[in-house]
Amino acid sequence: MPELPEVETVKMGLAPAMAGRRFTKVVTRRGDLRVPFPPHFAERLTGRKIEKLWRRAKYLLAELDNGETLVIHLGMSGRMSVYAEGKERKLGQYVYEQAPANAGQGKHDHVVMETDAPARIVFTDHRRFGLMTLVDTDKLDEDKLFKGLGIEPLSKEFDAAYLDRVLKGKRTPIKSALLDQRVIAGLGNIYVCEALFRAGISPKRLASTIPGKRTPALLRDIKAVLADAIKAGGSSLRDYAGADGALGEFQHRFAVYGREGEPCGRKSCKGIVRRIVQAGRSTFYCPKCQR
DNA sequence: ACGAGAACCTGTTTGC
DNA sequence: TGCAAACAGGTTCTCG
Repeated sequence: MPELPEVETVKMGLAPAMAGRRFTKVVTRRGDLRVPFPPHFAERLTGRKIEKLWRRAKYLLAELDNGETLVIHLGMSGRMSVYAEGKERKLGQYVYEQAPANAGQGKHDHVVMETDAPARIVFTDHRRFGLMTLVDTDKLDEDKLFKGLGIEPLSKEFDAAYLDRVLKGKRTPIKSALLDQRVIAGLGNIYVCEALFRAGISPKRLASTIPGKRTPALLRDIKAVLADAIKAGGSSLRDYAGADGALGEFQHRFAVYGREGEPCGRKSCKGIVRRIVQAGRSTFYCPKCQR
C-alpha cells in the first residue's frame, strides 16, 4: 500500500502522539503478520519513551529509551489510526477524534498502543503483509530488514552519478530497476510510473540505456514527484488515510497511474494511457510520449 | 549472480 | 443476481 510519501505522511500524523511520549499500555491482538511479534513485545514497549520517530525507505522507526527501536512496515494494506483519549483534542497541527469505545477491537486491528499524549494508536492490516518488531538500535543497519536497502531518494547523496552507476549494468526494464529497494529505497508502483511519465521515459526501456543524457531528467522527476506527493499528504486509494484520518490528495494528480484508456495529459500529446504487466505488477504509461 | 514469477492474505471490483 | 476471476500501494523465496 503505502510508498515513501504515504509513510512520511503517517509519520507526521503520528509524531504528536508518539515523539517524546511514553507508552503507557500496549495490547497485541494477533501475531501472525509477515514477521511474528518478538517475545514479550507488549511488555518491552510499555513504559518506554520514544526518543525519535523517523522513516527509512517504507519503514517507520520509533527509537526507544532502552536501546531498542520499534520497526513498523505497513505492507500493502496497513494503517495507523490515532485517537485522543477522553475528548477530541488538538495535538500539534492535527485534530484527533475521541477514541470510539470499539477502537482497536476490529477484526484486523493487530496492535493497540496508548501513550501519555494521551493518545490511542491502532495498527490495522487486513492482508497482514505488514510487520511490527523490535531491533537493537545500534544494530539496525545490520538487520536483515535494512542491510540490503538502497539510497534514500530525497537525500542529496542520490545524484546523477549514483543513478548512472546503479543503472549501468542492469539488464532489466527501467520500471523494475526503480522498484528494486536495493537500488532506491522507498519508490513503489505508483511513483515509479509517475516519475517515468514525467521524465518521458518508456517503462519498457532497459535500465542500462538510461545512463548519460537521460539521467538528469529522471533524477529530477523522481525527487519532484515524491516531494509533490508529500506536500499533498500522499495518495489515498481504497482505505489509506493519514494517521489523523485525513485523506491525502495526490491521487487526483496522477498523470498515468490507474488511468488506462484515458488520454495522455501532456499538452499536444494525443496518446492514450496503456496498462501492461511487468514483473507481475501493473505499469501505466503513455506509449506516445514515453520513449 | 541475476531476473522473472509465485507466494503470502483478505477485501473489493469486474465480467460472464 | 450470483459466482468466479482479476486486481490491489510490498517483500521475499524459488527456480531457471
